[in-house]
Amino acid sequence: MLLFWQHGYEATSLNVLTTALGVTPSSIYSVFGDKKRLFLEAVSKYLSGPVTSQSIIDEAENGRDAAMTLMSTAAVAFTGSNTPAGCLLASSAMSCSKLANDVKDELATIRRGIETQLREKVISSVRAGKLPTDTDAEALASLTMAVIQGMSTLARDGATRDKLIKLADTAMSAWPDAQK
Amino acid sequence: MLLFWQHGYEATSLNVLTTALGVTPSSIYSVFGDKKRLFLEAVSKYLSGPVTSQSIIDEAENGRDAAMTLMSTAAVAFTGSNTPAGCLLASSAMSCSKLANDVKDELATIRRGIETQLREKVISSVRAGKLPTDTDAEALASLTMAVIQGMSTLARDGATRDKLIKLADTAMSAWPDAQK
DNA sequence: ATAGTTTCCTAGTGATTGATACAATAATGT
DNA sequence: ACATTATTGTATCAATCACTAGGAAACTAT
Repeated sequence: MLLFWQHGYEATSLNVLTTALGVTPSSIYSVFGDKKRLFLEAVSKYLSGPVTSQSIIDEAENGRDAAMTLMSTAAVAFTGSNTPAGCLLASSAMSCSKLANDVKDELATIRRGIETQLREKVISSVRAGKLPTDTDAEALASLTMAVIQGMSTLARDGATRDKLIKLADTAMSAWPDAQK
Repeated sequence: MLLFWQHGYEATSLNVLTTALGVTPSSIYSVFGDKKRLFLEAVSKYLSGPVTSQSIIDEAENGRDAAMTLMSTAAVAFTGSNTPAGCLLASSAMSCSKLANDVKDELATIRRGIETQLREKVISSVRAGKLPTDTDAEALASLTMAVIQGMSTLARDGATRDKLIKLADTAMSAWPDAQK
């Protein structure tokens, strides 16, 4: 997972993987079938921590808080000292050859799914009177996703955790105040 | 340039390039030396349009307007019907093997340079009294860059031009009003 | 027109890619 | 203890990678 995180899906060769894992190709292929499924397993591992975007959105008081927690969590996760900079989802298959197009699409689906969850959270918050009725759920959800994806690039370019946190705070000023 | 834009630096093989250009490898190597310099030439081409981030920032009335024009220009450029979705700078070398690390770093330097230009523009606007004195130039410049980079990902994931424009408009509400 | 230079294609370089066949080894069930 | 299953290592596959040597062709200069 760390190797894919750092170098991306296609640029992480089986030679690198086998030497890092201390196993031979046959072991990998007997267990995972092919490189593609190994990568998708790594993505699952990446997404299955104790705190997921799903859990953040579900447990947030409203859509605004969800966006805030998503961004500040990302700021920390993208600048960990024991992990590569940035986001695996955002960096490991941004561009690829035709052979890996389905892998790229799979990650895109995951990203769109998170955005949809956040947008729905905002919409339900508006319905519940926790956010103003003129709140643009679509625009705010996509802005939040764009900021998070962009934070990954900035982290890869060397941005510090503090810088990303301030960035996230500033992005929050695009949101209306929560009510109730 | 279009091939690198779509598939990225490493995933665009010489075979693809030669077929598309209708030339043989020797022609490319006699003119450009190696694949790396061909790519960097494509990046130069990409950055050398009539409208550049540099010109946008220079000609803007203040840092706020610069950010607004940068984002709306990006929204249009990332969703062109005759070009791949997203941004070449943001997608062509996000992750790569060790062999291409210098190429990745070169793009990172370009990105950081744009952010620096915008930040300096904001600072000078504050000094000139065109923006409030408590304007956080660093945070707003990095937010703008993050939004633009994120817009590239969203565009690659299928976001429409209209969606990106609304996203950019929403991001602008993080800025203070311009003065004078 | 002819010599000289540049440009380009043909053909192929060694290295590396993801993936496998086969046999040896380890784990498991009875 | 023994038979079966699962896992792994050795060695290698064809395909593709970026790249290049050498000659043919085209252009230029005198």
